[in-house]
Amino acid sequence: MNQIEQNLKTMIQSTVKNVFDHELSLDDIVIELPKDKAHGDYATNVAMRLTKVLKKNPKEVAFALLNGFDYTVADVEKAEIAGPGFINFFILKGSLAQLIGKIVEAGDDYGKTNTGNGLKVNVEYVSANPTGDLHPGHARGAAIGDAVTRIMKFAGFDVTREFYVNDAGNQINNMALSLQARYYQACGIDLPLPQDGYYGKDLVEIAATLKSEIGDAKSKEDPQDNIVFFKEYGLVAELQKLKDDLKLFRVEFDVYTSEQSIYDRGLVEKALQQLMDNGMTYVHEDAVWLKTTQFGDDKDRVLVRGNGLYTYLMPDIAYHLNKKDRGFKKLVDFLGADHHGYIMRLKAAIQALGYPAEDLDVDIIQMARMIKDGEEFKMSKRTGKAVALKDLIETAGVDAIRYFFVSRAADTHMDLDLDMATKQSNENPVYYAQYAHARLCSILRQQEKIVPSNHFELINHEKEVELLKQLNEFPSVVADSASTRQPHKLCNYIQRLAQLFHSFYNECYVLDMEKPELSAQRLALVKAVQITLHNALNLIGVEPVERM
RNA sequence: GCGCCCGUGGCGCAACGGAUAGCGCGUUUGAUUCCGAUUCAAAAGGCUACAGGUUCGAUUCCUGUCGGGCGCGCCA
Repeated sequence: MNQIEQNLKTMIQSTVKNVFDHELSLDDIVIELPKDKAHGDYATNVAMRLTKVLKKNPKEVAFALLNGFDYTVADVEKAEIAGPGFINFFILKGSLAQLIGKIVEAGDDYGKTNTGNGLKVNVEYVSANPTGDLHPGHARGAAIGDAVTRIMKFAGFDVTREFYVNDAGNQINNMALSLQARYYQACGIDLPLPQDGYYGKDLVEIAATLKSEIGDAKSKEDPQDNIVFFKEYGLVAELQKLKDDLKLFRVEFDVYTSEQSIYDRGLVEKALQQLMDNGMTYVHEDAVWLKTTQFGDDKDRVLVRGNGLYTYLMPDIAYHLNKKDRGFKKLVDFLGADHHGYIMRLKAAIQALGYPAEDLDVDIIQMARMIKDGEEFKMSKRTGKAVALKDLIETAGVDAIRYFFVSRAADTHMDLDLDMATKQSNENPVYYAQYAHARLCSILRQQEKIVPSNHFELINHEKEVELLKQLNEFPSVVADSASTRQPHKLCNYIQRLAQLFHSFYNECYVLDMEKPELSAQRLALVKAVQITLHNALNLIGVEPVERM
């Protein structure tokens, strides 16, 4: 919420009180930006929304309000009634331009808000199994998770970025057996991979590295005797590879939590005990069940199997309890769409532990369908038929891939044409935005003879006003993007801002030596645009390049 | 069979319940003696899958139908 909108709301609120003796909270007053310039700079639908309570028709309400407005509390030049009962506001020329000075002064901080109010939030994303390379689905999750956490921090949330390492369970044993087989194979011994093994090239490479480190001594041992070694070596290698790939993608985490450590620290028993104390469990056919149906699940879930082993759910519950115990008020999980069936039981578990359902939000990241040679490219990490994140980065570059994923809503199903990946880099909108930034920087580099102005009364060209309005929206876009966890909204903003700038650039000459005063003021505007675009690109993890 | 997600120009995607549904790519036509043409200006292209409902007003909310994706283990 910026100052202009704030003032408008306050003015409307007091007018409604004076004219109709009706109390409205500021949140009930909606200020929107009309698409059509003829509809003014700002508009409100408050008159239409009041028809119900006041039992008057919208135009009548709007007319009464219009006569009651006190423009001294807002920067309004005039207001009009239009359409079915909208009130359109035209802002005083010049009041908007004051923004330039504020942005230049704020610099890297422009756009920061306190929307989050310091709320301690834990955001978990990616959390890929350490059994193979990251695929495009993980890349989408990584790009979105990373952008969301950056934006939330900027909007005043106290964010911790977390990665859950699934280093316990069957899939790790399969990885170990697969690595072992690859190692023996590298040493010339034909040890087959297990049925459910991992056939990806990553394990072939890790095996080769291992052989170069220790030679072929291990291959002379009975495979049954050294499987633990391969498990431990494989885990370290796979996890390091995940971290390296993610770092290459500019994605880093504050905390990596190991599933095995949840067991080792006794947190599983602690969580199970808490569930039992809350009366949320029962024993049936030798297994321990959690009453998830009490919270809307379609059937209860097993926590401890008949054979005494825990299901995957149990340590995950313990993990979530541990996050709460670490003081996080809000937990957010970004999950791949193939795990959506898991949401209900996780939310049930949180409640069974004694926390309100709202303490855990699970956001779904839809799968990205790969298209190759005009057909869907089915991928499987197990068979090794997959496109690795690293390959994607090599063909298209980090900025293009990140922007591609972040610019679309997480819940939309989308296609990524692998054949177009390179070509896509030319067409990718990220270059449009980066070019705008490079252009801005280029102008600023040539400024030596002109000092940017600190007053802006000459900034009133149509293109300039449009730019100013867009700049003015930045903090609320950040805030909205943060609280809804939808970074694509910021991409839309970036695209629009770049577009307005390019348009302005073509129509308004900035460095005009014959008009030094105008140039100085426009230069300040350019600086403000550059700052805003720079901050926005940083928030989605795309590099604001200065030259290209 | 049940559950979750999606259905918007040729393609990929936007749109706090708001005014004439936008943007990119592609297609067509223009623009550069000047700050970076990876740019700008303009045109063509739509029954927002379909049918009802809610209301001042629906792409958005509710119900149903059709189509697509995914999930329905004492696997993880």
